[in-house]
Amino acid sequence: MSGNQQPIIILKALSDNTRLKIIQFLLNGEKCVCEIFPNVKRTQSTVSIQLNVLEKAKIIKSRREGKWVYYQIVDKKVLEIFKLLGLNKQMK
Amino acid sequence: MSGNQQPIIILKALSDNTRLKIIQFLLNGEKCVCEIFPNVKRTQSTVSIQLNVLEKAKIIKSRREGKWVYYQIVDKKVLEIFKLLGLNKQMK
DNA sequence: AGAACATATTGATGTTTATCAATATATAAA
DNA sequence: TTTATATATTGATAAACATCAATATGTTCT
Repeated sequence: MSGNQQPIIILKALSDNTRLKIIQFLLNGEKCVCEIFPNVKRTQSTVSIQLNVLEKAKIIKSRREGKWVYYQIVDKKVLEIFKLLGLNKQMK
Repeated sequence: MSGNQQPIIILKALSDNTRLKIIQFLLNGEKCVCEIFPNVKRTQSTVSIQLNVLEKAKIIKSRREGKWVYYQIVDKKVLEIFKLLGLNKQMK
């Protein structure tokens, strides 16, 4: 039938500043939502939604640990894209 | 002041199917608008607008020759991104 | 069970965007 | 100069999207 739709899903996921900031923060390693949303300066609900967009694109994955949910980058290709575009400067 | 805005402009330009198809067609080399718009199955005005988006992102550049305007890819990083995502299969 | 905290979901809102038809501009040919 | 062709721009429209506040769900601790 139709071709592979994953590339466009990944590229759409990378086309928003909030999501790029989330990924940049996750370059430091696994983080929970409560660490991410103050860092990217958005509300908790907004960040939760955008984390879901990134997860659907299989760029990140989540892991629950007690009350917390930790997210980490799993797509190596996205790391390469970040290097290519000079987005791989880690943000505290 | 603010950081480099070029990466997000490039990524936004890559987040639309019509523009991806245009780039894929341009993998074959320089093409004029009259060749591009039937290939991507959009109206001439739509393609003209999306070519402008790609040009503003400095992914492609244009060259007029008589009645025709030819576009070609100039951003090597975008070619790398296409390879990474498996989008570099050329479309006739 | 109830309180406290972390995360997800819902509903509303304003903005951006992709598209087309119609029109304008530009170039070349007759 | 008129006609034909190629491309760009404009105006309208519908759909997608980012955001927030409020609420729901899930987990831990007492």
